[in-house]
Amino acid sequence: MGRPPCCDKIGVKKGPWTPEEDIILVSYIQEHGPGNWRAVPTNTGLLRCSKSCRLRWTNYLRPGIKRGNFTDHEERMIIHLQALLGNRWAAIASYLPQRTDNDIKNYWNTHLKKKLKKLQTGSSSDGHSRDVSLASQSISRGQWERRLQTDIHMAKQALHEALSLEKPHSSSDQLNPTNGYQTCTLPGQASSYASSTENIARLLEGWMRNSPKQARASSATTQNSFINTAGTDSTSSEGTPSAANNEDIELTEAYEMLFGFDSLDSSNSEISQSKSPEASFFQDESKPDLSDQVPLSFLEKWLFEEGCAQGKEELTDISLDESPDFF
DNA sequence: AATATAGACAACCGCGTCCGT
DNA sequence: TACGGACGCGGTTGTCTATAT
Repeated sequence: MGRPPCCDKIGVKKGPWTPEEDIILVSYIQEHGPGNWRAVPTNTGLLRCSKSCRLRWTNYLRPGIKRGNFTDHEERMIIHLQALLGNRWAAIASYLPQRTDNDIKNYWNTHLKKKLKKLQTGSSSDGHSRDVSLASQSISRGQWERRLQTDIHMAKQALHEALSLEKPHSSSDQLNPTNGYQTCTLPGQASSYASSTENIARLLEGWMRNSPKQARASSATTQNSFINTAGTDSTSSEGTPSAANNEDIELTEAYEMLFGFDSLDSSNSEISQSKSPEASFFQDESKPDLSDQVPLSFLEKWLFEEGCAQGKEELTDISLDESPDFF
C-alpha cells in the first residue's frame, strides 16, 4: 500500500538520461539553482519526474563530483566510516565531499564488500583477518572512542566553519542557502560555476566527439571532464588498491588518517576538504548535517558512565571541554 | 564469432523526515 | 496540532560492458 509512485504518470520518461536532457537540466539549474525540484520538469519541459531530476543533478551533474577510481585513501575512509556509521551512505559521503552517496554505496556493494569478505576468509590463517574484521565489523572500545573523538572534533569544526562562512554570503545573486544553491567558486577556477557556460559547451563538445553508441559512457566521462575542472582531482586514478598485501600498513595508516588530528589539519585530507567552502556548499545542497550523524553527547555520556578507563583521558580533552559548546 | 555469465553502475522505488500551512 | 507536499536516504533493480566459454 503506501504512497503511489511519484513517477507513474503517463508520459514520464524513465531510464538513462540523454545528453540533451542533461543540458536542459544543467542550464535550468544554472539559472535557477537546485531545489524546488517539483517545478523543474514543468519549467524545463523535461519528461522526467522531480526525483529523477534531483538524482541526476546530485549524483552526476553537480559540479565538483569525482567519479570512478577510488583511491586507497578513499577506500580506507569508506571502510572505516562504514564500520563506524553503518550503511549511512549520505553521512559517509559527507566526509568525502567529492563523492556521492550513491557512488559510495555502489562502490561498497560491488567492490569493498567482496574485498573484505575475501580478505576475511582468505587470510584468516595469516592474521590479516583480524585487522580486516576489525575494520569492517567489530571495533574495540578504545578505537571506537577515538572515532567518537574525531567525530566530535570534525562536527565541531564543521559547524564552526559553516557558521563563519554563512556571514559573508548575503548578496542577492547568491540564492538562498536553504535551497542549497550558491555561486560556487571552486578551487583553481576563477569563474563561478553558475556563470560558466563553458561547462555546457564542454559537455556538448564531448558528446559530439563520441558516437551515439557511446553516449552513455561519454555522458559520464564528459561530465567528469567538466566536473573535474572544477574539483581538484588529487587522486590520479591508478590507485588500484592492494589491500590484501598491505592490509596492516593500510589499516595503520587508515587509523592514523581517521583518528589522528594531524591528518585532519593536513591540506590534502578529505576530511579537511570537507571543511572547505565548496564542501559546505555540497553539504548544504545534498549532504546531511554532520550533527545528524551520531548523537554524540549521548554517546559521550554513555562512555563516561561506563567508566571506561582506557580512553577516558583522551576523551576528556575533547568531549568534556569542547562538545558542550557544540551542542 | 556467437553466446553466456559476471561485474559495474545508473536509475528507480518506497519509506521516513522535514517543513510550511 | 494535524496534515500534506517536498525532499532525502537506503535498498533494489535494470541495463550496459567486459570477459569467459
